[in-house]
Amino acid sequence: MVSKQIAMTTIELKEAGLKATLPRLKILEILESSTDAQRHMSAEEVYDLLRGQDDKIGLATIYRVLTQFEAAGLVTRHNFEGGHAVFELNQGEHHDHILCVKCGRVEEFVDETIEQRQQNIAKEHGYTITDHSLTIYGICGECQAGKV
Amino acid sequence: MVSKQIAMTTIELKEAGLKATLPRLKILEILESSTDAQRHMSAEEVYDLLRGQDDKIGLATIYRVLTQFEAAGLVTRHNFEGGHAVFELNQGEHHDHILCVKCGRVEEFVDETIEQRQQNIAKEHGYTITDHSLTIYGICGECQAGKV
DNA sequence: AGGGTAATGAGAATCTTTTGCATTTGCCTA
DNA sequence: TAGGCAAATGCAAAAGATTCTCATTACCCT
Ligand SMILES: [Mn+2]
Ligand SMILES: [Mn+2]
Ligand SMILES: [Zn+2]
Ligand SMILES: [Zn+2]
Repeated sequence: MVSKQIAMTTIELKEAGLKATLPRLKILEILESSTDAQRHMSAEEVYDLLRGQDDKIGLATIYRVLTQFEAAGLVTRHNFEGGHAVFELNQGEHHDHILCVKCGRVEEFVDETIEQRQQNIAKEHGYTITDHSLTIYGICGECQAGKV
Repeated sequence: MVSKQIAMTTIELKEAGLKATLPRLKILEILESSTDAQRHMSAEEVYDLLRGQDDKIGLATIYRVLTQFEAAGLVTRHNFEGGHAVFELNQGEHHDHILCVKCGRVEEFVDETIEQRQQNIAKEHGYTITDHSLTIYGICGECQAGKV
């Protein structure tokens, strides 16, 4: 089933207009196999996950590929607080984030009311929206409980 | 009236629990005298504005002071796209931003509906909100007109 | 005015991301 | 299926933003 996985990702890359190279396939697999808890990964984290494998991929390539994936619409880049960007595979619908400033947990949500209001606000100001970013920072229930 | 200005900012600093040093006074003045078009400034921009004056202030100090101002609640730091943080003096109420990806223009808005929804979302997820950041990116009316 | 302490300046260091260039690889064609 | 070429990669150097170190200076209090 690994070969099938690779076959599938190969097709995804071709469809995105990208040559199906080994580094790109591996990075895409990492993103696709990530669990909910780590859907949002920095370039360095992707690099570390791939480092163990036989042929490791250079960090520069990780950055290059992730940027290409973003341009191709395969992934989204987020500039949360903390200096480094994080990436996530685009699957399902657009969503925004709420994250815990204590433990770093990231949760996703969709709110039609907010989406709608944003459209109105842009229109009121004469803007054509190209993108938007909404992140709520707070302390999650678990971190509130464990009073460390 | 310059002396009065300085006197006022001195009080502000004292109230914020910060020693009234010359660098801090000058940086605060820069922020207070900024026009709408440049309310949101990077550390480097503040540095450049102060560079001209007789006794210029080191960039490291600008960063230190802006961070202290942030901690004291005097300014807010924004991580818009583009690699570097921008700061703005806290005056009036909380607001969010809509900015033009072509010309860099930044406009502010307040939307009670969105603020309210954010509170609800945080509650639904069991979070205590500490902060939030909403930025709409788009193309302003002027940039849409001038088809460059 | 004098002294103790916190703040500053300058440059080095750090951290993240990008770039240059020689080498390798995927892909298309004969 | 082999050959060749443009695109992609790895590595190291560079760049850009921010922080840190440490010697020197400036506030503030008495
Ligand atoms: Mn997400
Ligand atoms: Mn603002
Ligand atoms: Zn938490
Ligand atoms: Zn514009």
